[in-house]
Amino acid sequence: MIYDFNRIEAKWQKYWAENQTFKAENNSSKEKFYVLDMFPYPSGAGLHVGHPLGYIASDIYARYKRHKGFNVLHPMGYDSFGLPAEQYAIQTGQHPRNTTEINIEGCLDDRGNILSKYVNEDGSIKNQALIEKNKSTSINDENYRDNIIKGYRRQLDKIGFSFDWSREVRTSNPKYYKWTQWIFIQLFNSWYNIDLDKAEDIQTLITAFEKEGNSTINAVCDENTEAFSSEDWNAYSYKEQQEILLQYRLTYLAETEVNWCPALGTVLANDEIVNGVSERGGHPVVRKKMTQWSMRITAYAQRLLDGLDKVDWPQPLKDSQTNWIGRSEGATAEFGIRNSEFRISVFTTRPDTIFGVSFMTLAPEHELVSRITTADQKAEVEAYVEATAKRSERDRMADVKTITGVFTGAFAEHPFTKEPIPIWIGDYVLAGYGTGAVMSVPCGDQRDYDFAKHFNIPIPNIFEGVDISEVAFADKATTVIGNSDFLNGLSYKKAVKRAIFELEQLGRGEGKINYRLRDAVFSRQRYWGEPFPVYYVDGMPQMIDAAHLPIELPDVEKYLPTETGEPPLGNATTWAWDTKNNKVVSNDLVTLSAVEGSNKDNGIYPLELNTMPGWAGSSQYFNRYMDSGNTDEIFSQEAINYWQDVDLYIGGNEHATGHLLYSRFWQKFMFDKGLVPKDEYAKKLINQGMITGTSAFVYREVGTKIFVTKGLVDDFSNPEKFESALIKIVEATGLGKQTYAFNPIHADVSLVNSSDELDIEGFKNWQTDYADARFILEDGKYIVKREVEKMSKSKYNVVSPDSICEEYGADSLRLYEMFLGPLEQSKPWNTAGITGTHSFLKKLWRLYLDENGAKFNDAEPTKDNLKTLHKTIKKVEEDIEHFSFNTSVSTFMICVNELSAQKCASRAILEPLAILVSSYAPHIAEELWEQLGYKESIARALFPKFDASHLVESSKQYPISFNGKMRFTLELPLEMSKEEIEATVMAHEKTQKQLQGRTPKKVIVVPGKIVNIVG
RNA sequence: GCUCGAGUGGUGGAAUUGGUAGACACGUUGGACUUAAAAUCCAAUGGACAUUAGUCCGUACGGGUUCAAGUCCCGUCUCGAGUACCA
Repeated sequence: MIYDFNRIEAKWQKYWAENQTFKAENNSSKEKFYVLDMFPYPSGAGLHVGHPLGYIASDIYARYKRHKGFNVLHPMGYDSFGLPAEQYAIQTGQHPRNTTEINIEGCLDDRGNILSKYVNEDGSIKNQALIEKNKSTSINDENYRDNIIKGYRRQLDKIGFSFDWSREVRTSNPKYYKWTQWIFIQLFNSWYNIDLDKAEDIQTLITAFEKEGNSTINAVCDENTEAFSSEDWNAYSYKEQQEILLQYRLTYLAETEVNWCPALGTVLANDEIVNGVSERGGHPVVRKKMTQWSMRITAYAQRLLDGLDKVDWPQPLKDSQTNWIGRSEGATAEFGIRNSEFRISVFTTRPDTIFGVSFMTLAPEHELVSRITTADQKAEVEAYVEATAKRSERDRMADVKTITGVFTGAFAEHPFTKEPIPIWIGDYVLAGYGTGAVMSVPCGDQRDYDFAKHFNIPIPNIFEGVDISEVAFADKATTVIGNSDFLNGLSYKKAVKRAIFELEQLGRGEGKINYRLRDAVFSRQRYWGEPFPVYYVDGMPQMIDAAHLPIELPDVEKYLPTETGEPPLGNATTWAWDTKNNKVVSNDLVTLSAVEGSNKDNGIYPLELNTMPGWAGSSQYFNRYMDSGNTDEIFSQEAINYWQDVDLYIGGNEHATGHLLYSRFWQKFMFDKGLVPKDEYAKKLINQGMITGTSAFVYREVGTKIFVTKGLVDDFSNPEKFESALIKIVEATGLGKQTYAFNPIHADVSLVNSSDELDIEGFKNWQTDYADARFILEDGKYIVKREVEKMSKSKYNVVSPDSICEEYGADSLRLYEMFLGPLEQSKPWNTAGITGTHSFLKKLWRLYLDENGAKFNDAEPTKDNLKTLHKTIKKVEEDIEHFSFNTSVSTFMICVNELSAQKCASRAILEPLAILVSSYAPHIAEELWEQLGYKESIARALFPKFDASHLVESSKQYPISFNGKMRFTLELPLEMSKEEIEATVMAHEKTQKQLQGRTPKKVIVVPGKIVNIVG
């Protein structure tokens, strides 16, 4: 029997699907283990070999845990809302629902033939089925399958993952987003109680307001919330009460400064902006005030920080979350303004330097700017504010060195000295951080120092024995305060304490912890996202009762904003909520009477036009998997209490401050609500590294179609070899030039073999432009230049897992992806190396079977057989536990090499070996298992037990080194004592030869390890 | 600028608490089989000199600790990732 991997893999993939081999049970006496992958966004381009890396690792781990007797939950789904499907919809009018479905399910049937619904009558393939939409292909074309969307599911299935597909979720499926909407409602109906440090039902807040107003309530709320008494509260209208409650709810509607991306027509969260432009598309972003839904994630800032200590996540990831949350300790201080009742509140981490203040700076957007500016400064200030508002985020970031600012004409008053302090505005002060205002202490802060120098503002020195004539002094450790009244002579720490104490005495400030983290904007002006379960009565948002969820995304004519600038849902004609019949009805039924208290009120109100952001659906999917079919609850308490949390989460590090922060926030909220038993949902997280491509370049002589092999180009640029290279080139081209210029051009990597040799005929056929190309060779070959780059279509270095599975099999692919290197590390893909793991599998196969069938027998295993097996068991087990998958693959190779050399055919060895291999190469393992006579899948066979007794050695090859350099080895019995070893080694002729008559100063003997002779 | 991470053969990478550097694989070279190719198998493969056993140099660079350093300590360089006026 030969190793027919295509047949074997198809057979077992079918078997697993039909037998639901990997279905996890929610009721089990076994111990649970939850292995989770970050679910993919299904794009039409499909998978390249870099994508499944993490999935293969997690799959190996999941399979291993099954062998170890665990009940393993290993689900998969799709993060299927998102921009690309919507952009495609805008261009073509295709409903994103349809394109998303195609991207997941593909356009091929089980036999690999295109489904008839995607073929036109003339045999041409419908555009929506094609990967490249501008291409046209017909089913008569030989390679038409290469151009059509295969579908994520089909591609994943080919790799042989042990997912429990019965639990699949798609974030764009109403049955799923019902629960996203449901959580949104729970957040809306909650507030954050600081005293209890947890979220509570909004009703408890209302009760408190009714009894005592808000002055005794310690809650997280908007900055500008005003105090009121119980009498005030009870006298407020319903609408006024609702407006106040919005200032406390964990998700709330408020006018906020947002990042507006005109090109995408939507707002973006901070983590969706990279280097001042949108993460998707790279479009400019500007600041703009808009009424938006926000999530009060800031309430959880401290707990999000503290929680990081409890989880086993990579340090760089924890660091970036810590930086993103940006905790800093300091104080607020209030400065009065002369001739005005206004006060400016500032946040500072250096209250000890308060006597060094020589000016104040407000952000240009600060609300007091327009109120305090004097008449003669008005024009200048307004011009500056306007100019800053126009600058995009990117421009502002681009020149941080230019110092700009304007004097407002107003003066503040120092809380202690009562001295006047000029108030400036400057764009180095950010509106969004702290209070948007700073007390500028030029002697202690470099930015304030630079600003003061630039505008000739005095720089008083409040540090003892420090020269500030050139730069500000910011070293806290050596700070001694001077010229500062009651702070004189104090160190940084003591001065901070004292300054805060004095501020509190004056009622002008207090100690404060500030976070960089902002509340998260939760509205997007897009179509392809979760609709909000919200309608508006008299402009106030109302939640739809959870019983009527999901509120399904309405169909629209076009996916662009409306003419009046409303989000795409503004195009929907059936998008109003009938509160009497609890259903979505035509917009026409919304009457002007839809105002509270009107007797013409028909109970039909407009629905929210924004949709939720991309991270909404991914913030709770890991819990939903536990009970994804549940239609009554987000998950049953039985399910969540059994599965608890994720034991291993594998995914890319690009989600560090997005998904991984938001999902922790929702988890903590659900924990507060008693819905989940753990306030951190993933115990261990691993970021898999990126797989890069190995691009191939050909050198084209500029302006010609002559391609010169790498060696000759290298010689040409080498002064020593230049002459001979030039002669060769002149001869070959017949051009007779003195100077040649070569342009490296990407060639498709599939045209290059393992020795970097170009398939010239293939290259000519690849693009019509090259059909008449000429090649100048070395040793009869055209050698390409190789370079590691990111995998991308435009670089022609993309390798798809399908073609690898086709040619070498999924098991070879799985092994090779692991063999490339450590999981967390980024590494280049080079298809050439896959022959290594592929021939390993063939060798493994030949250990069990040959052309006559079974080779295995019931012979007693030899000592060597057992030793090989057990050292493999030990190493593989340790490697998997440490996520060191690359070294296990080597271990398997060594094992098979040894057993082949030992001509081992013993069942007692080959059976456990099949189980060891099965997590990595499940298809071949299943087939061998069946050949061995088993009727059940190998998936739940118990992992072989390691027996150390087989590894006990009686002797050791001791390395004998002289002054630390190993010179020879000597086999000695392990029971030999230190003294005996020393005596034997010293007596050895090779030792004497090394010493050449010298007497060693010292002989180090570490029994079982090494002998080192010094001197 | 700041914060992390990483530098080992031609290539991907091994090296468990400091103890035989380069496992395993790719590639390369030579050989067997074949009309030939593929596949398979065997041998060599860090560098230099000697080529028969031998010697020296080698884990980015410069120091240090130690009987012994890829591994620990100090300094320098290079590359990668994240972040960026955060008061």
